[in-house]
Amino acid sequence: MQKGNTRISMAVIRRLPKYRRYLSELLDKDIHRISSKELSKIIGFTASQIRQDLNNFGGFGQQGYGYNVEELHSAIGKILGLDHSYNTVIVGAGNIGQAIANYTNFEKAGFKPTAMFEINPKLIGLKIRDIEIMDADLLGTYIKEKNINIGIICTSKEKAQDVANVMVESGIQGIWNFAPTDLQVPEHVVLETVHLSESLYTLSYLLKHKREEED
Amino acid sequence: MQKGNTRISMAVIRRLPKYRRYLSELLDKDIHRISSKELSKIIGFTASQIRQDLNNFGGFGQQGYGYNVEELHSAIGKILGLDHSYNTVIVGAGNIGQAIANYTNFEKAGFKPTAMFEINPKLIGLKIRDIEIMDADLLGTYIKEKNINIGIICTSKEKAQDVANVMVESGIQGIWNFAPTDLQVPEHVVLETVHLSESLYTLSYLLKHKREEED
DNA sequence: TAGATTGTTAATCGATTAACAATC
DNA sequence: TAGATTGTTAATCGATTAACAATC
Repeated sequence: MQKGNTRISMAVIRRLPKYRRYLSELLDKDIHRISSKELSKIIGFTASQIRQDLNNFGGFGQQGYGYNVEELHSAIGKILGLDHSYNTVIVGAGNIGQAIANYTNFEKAGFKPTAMFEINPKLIGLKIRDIEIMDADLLGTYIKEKNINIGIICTSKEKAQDVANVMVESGIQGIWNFAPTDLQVPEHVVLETVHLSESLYTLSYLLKHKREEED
Repeated sequence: MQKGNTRISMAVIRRLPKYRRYLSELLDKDIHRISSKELSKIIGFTASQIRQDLNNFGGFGQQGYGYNVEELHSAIGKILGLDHSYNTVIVGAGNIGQAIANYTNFEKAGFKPTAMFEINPKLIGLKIRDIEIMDADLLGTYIKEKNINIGIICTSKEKAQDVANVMVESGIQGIWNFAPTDLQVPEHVVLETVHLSESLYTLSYLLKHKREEED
């Protein structure tokens, strides 16, 4: 799909899910054809940027016509790797861990939590939906045996690096980290961290500097 | 604090919380002085970028010496608006809403959830920690009466815009949105959206394209 | 065919990095 | 003072936008 051996910039990659989401909405509205100009109006990127972005991955459009919504939606899904499913584990059955486990949208998108892991004995053995909470000591073995692709870290920042190490040693391919810390992982392991407090502090900054910005 | 009337770029603003976090860690380790070069090693930005970033807000360093960690930490806290507290409400007492309500770190940083709002009658009247779950119909009145600064939206994407509208009409200053949709708010209201699925899909992309990237 | 719109190259803009004089 | 390191200007790099020939 990707053209030649050009490196795609992270800026482009992070826009792809947004394209896909808006294309989904168009499909819901039974709109099957869209030009970069029209898409620009609803998504807020320039038409030029949209065409540049998409052309990193191939020529999905047709001159004089625009883009076929279904086709583009499915192509972006494939590019993002949403055309097949992944096995995941959630480590930490606290607030965020439970929220992720309960959030069925991720499962619908192909990210299936197969088990949760905890150190708190009161939680071990319980289930969240059909997902069992297991003893954290079993994490490594489980990842190896069940062919887990993605590890989701929902522990405190103090425990997160240890958990990541176990995951890496057990052959995990990617880590989705919610602990408020920057983890160290080898180059072959993909890491994506959600820094909730950084997001909140950014909001706080903008709140404080709003008036100045309006000057 | 901010120099003249230069506009600070979002790229810089989004790095500020990370500076603050690493400076906190240094304080925990009783390190009271740091040069941009040393900070560069632990935080992963270039020393040049660190000096550029900080100089947007003033000259916090001293030639030949470096930066005083306490001073810089507190200065960045002030810049981010973390030197005073905010009243918040959480709308939606589902998975994410409950997780946010239970996550005491935000409260410690000055973002105090004063109430939650729900449409599900089974949840109305319950408490999460000391935070009462109230009828969503009372949201607007509550925001006005209690001087709420920040509204946290944890509803479905279908309800999110309506909730945002009520918040805006009631004089909210900022919205922290967890619903997977892009909200429309007037210019004077600050909006920060956490797109969890976009983060997950980015991870998925990187997973899929890992091997190619290693070529 | 004429009109529309892409794909792609070139121009611009902005952010990052390098360099170095100022100065502690 | 000499050494270290900032603050800041200049150079580079990368991303976005504009322009337009290609073509459906």
